[in-house]
Amino acid sequence: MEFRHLRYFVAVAEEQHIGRAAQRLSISQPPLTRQIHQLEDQLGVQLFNRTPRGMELTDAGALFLDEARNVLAVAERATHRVKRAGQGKLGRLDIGVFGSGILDTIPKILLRFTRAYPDVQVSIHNMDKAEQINALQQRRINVAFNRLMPGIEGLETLCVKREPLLLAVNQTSELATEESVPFSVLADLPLILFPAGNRPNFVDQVLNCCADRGIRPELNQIVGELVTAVALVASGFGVSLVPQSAITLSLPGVRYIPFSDDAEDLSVDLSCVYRENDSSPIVRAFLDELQAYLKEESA
Amino acid sequence: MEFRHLRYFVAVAEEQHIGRAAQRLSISQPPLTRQIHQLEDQLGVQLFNRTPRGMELTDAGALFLDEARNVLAVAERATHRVKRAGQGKLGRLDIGVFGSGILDTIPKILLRFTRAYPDVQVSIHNMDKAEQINALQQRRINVAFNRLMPGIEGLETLCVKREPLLLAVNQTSELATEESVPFSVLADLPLILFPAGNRPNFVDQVLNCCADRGIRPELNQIVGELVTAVALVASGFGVSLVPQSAITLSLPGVRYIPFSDDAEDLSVDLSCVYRENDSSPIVRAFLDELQAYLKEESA
DNA sequence: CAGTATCAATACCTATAGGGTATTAATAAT
DNA sequence: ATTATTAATACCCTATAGGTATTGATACTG
Repeated sequence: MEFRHLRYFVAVAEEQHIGRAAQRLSISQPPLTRQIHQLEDQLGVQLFNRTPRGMELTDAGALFLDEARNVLAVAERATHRVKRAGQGKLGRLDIGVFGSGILDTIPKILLRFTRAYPDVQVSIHNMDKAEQINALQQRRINVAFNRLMPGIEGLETLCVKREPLLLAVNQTSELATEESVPFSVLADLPLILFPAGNRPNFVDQVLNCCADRGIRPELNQIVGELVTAVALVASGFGVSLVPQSAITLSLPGVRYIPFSDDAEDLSVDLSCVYRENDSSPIVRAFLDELQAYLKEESA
Repeated sequence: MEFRHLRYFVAVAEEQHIGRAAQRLSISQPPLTRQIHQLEDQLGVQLFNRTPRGMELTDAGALFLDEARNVLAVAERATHRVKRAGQGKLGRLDIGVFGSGILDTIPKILLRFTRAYPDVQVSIHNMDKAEQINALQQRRINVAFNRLMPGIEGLETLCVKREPLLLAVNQTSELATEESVPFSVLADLPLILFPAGNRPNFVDQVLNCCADRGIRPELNQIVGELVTAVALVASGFGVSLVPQSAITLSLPGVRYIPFSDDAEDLSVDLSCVYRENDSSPIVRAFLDELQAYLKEESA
């Protein structure tokens, strides 16, 4: 049995007339007669009573009409869904994120994507950089966002944002009223950095910036992530360096001060990482939306 | 798209290998390759990633695998159900009944049928003889049971039972202790008959029996149906004539006495009526069961 | 690194069967 | 009795599913 038989059967059942059904199906009457007979033979069931005025469903035929319509509807649904899936409009997208990226840029991108592709189920997974790379390679996630992504074989990296570093100080600090400060102030301040875990990371970037300028900062402690560092600043344990987007994180007693230095290395990137040659329509759609977002941002 | 494409797709998806899938489908590899391409082209979606080790489902393909399996299962169900319907094993049977027939024989027949065909939904409709005939002709019911069915064009009648008439008397009657009585006793007794409604019916049969024997009974009243008549007998209003199967209706104070006459006309039939040339598998199955029941009964 | 094995894809052929035209058989309406 | 209308049949043609042989591409192997 093929779909053809079902389509033909439904047409004949609805028209109660082979000639009209054939017309509707844009074929001639004899082959339709033959196909209906074929269907009846294959099922071993008489679906129609032939009357001199046309075709009349038997009880079994009436039951099969329901079933046939159902099969066709289910098939229709299947093709519709797979087509949408092929356009990236249906399915799921697993995204690995970590730390401060989620403060500003990622929500904007995700909002844009979920609006454009409402039927794609987006799942956010918190994991550190090493886990992200692993999960990407093992295909557990489709894309990841992180800072300072190294170039990795098989993975593509797209810089999503580059933002200046700010100095986070307690409002009781004598620096708190400054509009901007030189980077060199770090020489005299207890410094709180992040994240903990695999090096090199943001900690090393900051230390390199210091070393490049001949500054030996007083590294007070390294904490798990940005939020913890800012919380410690709020508690008066020292100062920290944070990406600009951290200003959305307004803890009481914390002020964010830009550096007066105009140096490229006093900034940090946020990158989107994905498998190169990933042909998944959803990933492609996501990257397209991402590009469009970047274009709008830069405008 | 045809079922073939779905079957082939599922095979390839499961084997992840066109060669093996082709083997499983008992066709050769090239046509299978072509059919899969055809499917992808028609859907406009890439279902597989071709690797040098075989075929690997894309995300859209994985979604379509679920859908395709579903379509095939629904189709399977459809063919299974229509086959069973064609054997009379699935569907519904509407039966018109009236009055005393339901007391004994009909329940036995129905019990037998519903056991043999558990998935046929049997629906009992209470209606009088005229309605039964109408409903049969209009195909609202498939079969009907009634007594004294006239021969009607387009309807077939099968006698299911022939049972003697009994005299129903109140236990206070002087006849109540008799083993049997002659029909002529009716001449001296107030008679309650049934049913009301279209004549001729059972009332006329009884009156004819009387007339044939020169008896002029005292016709007390005609009530709607057998149960009412017996209830009036129980209440002392008179006697009634009932088919033997009425003895299952044991109202307090009522005794059923056979007639000593050995006359054919002192009995009443119960017939099953159905449309002649009704090719419905369910009706055929029902009539087959009915015949089998009659054979067993007569044995 | 060359050679081989293992895939899917391609080219080409064959045969099945779906679809077309013409006609027939059967039945109802006139 | 005649005509109209229906599904069924006979026969043909062609579109296409399926087969054989081969190629192209990629990973494994000595």
